[in-house]
Amino acid sequence: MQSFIDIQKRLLPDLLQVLHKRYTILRHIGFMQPVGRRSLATSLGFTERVLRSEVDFLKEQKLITANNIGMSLTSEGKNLLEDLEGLMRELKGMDVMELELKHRLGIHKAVIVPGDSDESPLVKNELSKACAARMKRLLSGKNIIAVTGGSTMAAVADALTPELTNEELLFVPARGGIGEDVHNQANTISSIMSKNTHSRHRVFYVPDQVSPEIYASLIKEPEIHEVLDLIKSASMVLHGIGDAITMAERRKTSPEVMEKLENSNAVGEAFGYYFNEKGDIVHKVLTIGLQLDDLAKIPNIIAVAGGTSKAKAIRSYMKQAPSSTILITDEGAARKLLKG
Amino acid sequence: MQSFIDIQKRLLPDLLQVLHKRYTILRHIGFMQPVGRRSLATSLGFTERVLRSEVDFLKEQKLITANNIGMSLTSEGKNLLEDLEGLMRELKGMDVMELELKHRLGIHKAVIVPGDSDESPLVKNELSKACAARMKRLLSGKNIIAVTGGSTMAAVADALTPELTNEELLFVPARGGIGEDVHNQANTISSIMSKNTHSRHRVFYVPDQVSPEIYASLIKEPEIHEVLDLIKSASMVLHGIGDAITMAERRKTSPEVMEKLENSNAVGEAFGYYFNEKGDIVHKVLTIGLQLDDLAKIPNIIAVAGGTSKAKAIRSYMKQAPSSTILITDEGAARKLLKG
DNA sequence: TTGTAGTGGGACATAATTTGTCTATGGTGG
DNA sequence: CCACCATAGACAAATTATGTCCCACTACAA
Repeated sequence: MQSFIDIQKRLLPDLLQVLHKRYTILRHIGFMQPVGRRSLATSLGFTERVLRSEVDFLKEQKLITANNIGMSLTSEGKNLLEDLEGLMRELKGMDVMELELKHRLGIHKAVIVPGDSDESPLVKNELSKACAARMKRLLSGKNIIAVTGGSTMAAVADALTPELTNEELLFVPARGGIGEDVHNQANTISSIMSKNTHSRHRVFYVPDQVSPEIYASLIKEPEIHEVLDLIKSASMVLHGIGDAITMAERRKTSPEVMEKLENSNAVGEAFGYYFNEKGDIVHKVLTIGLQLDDLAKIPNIIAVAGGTSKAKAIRSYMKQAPSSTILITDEGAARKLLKG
Repeated sequence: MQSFIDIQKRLLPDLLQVLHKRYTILRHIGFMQPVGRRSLATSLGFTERVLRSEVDFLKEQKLITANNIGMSLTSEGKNLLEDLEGLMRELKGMDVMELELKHRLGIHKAVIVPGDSDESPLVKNELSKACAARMKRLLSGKNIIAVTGGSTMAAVADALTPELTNEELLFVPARGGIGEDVHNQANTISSIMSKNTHSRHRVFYVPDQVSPEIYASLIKEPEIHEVLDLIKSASMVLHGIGDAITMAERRKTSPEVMEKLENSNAVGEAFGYYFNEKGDIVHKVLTIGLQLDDLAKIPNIIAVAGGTSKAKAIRSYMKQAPSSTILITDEGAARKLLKG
């Protein structure tokens, strides 16, 4: 079933939208019948004429009839509506949620995989696979891909395959190592990604939490400068989103900063930036590499984060995320996000 | 599953049309790749611009790529096409049509390929491929395969591959040359088949339309006799079905016979036999080789014929065809056959 | 080597369709 | 009877699809 839909979606990307639109109309007619076009239009938020085109179509299909007093379902339309009800419940699961999420978060696209990373670690693999699939669709020709750290990104690295190898890829860490376990560091991850796709990568190790003076001198190093240029000219950024407190704890964060984060109600973290519920930056780890402002110039941004527990973090980061962002998440996070 | 398709048919008939269009384009590209827009347009009967819009779309979806030398499927497009194959069969109810056809014609099996040979010459290739695939399934060990002439059989010959070569095959013309263009003669075709499968063949050239006296003397020739024995012991027969009048015209048929065929309402032709709508033999070309009665003893009989225009001919021949016959046809012919 | 026939992509005027908006007309219910 | 809400019709504006060129490029054959 799902496969059928997936197949069709490739050739008819707006299939579900149209289906949903017509379903909504049909359902509302069933609900309000007999009903006039105008009141139906306002009730659905369509303009009259758009609704009318659809209504004319439904009339042609003999799913509804229209007379002086309004439009009603035919018996055939009624049957179809009942069938649709079941179908929609299945579909609504993911696809409509994706659309809804996309609109609510104001981003380019949302991809939802079934399950909840909090409950089953297998779901993280699904997330990774979805991310890899999306990358494959977006990449063509030469690409510089900046990646961040985190366990989610580590999973993504494992999911990449040499299928992408016919494109010319270069992986770079998006920012200097922001103190995590070595397995989850950006350097490690970009290296694994390059290995799994049979492509190249650059390492970029600079101590995090540098003082402004050291920062200034480091940035003059030619090698570092070169990698920095690569990062800023990246065509794709891959990043995770973390829960602020969890991330801060995982890093060797000083008590003062910890307190600062708590006082400012930080909930989300990405790229070493911490955000409160409104999406304001409340703290940033000073390190070399991609800065939040640089994101705007990067055409493809993929954020990967799942699990009910991460919903708040995702929402906070997305408050100010670039509108070109593609979010890859799971059902658990999505439901929580849509509930709020 | 079926319910989903049914729902779509009622609620999204317009989209399904688009789906079909894109599927056709994808399929043709797969077949003709690398192919240019213009030749593809003429081959599909679309105007260039319409095709172009669709092609642009497919390119955006990364299902095809275009370079200087033409358009080709990406690996992703290839995968999708394979998946679509199954989807379209269900959508068009092709499997159901196959069963229905089998029952109506009273034969062992019907195989339907999408498209209409009358409209696109590429469909003939599909027919051929289907025939080759079916042969592959039926053959094992030593086999003598008797083949007839005709353009369809010529296409089948082209579709054969050395995959079959691990079986021991011997191709023989089913009947003495029944005066056609040399490219479409049974001798030529069996020779090409043997070449393409890396196996052996026997030639069997005897003048057609022989007089009874010559017939009697020819049949005593040891070489001819030997081939005749081979033919009668064939384990498989491959034959086409022709439109009676078209076939008669293509052969150097005398005016008297022409008149006879017209008066007796001949519509179908196979093996040099002409049939009316009821399936009665109304004329036969007197030539040496397989006779209609011999068919009953042959275990595998594959009839290949497609195109709306051939539906009547197919029906007429099938009225008396052996029940072990497997018909390989196309959507165009199948729909016409089922309509009547 | 040149010529030719094929390729994709750009451009653009025109046709077709969609869309927003308004009007005419006619039942319905109080 | 009258106000109200209904559909259908109409139509210009906006948008999109379409037909038809042209151009630069390349593979390939002569």
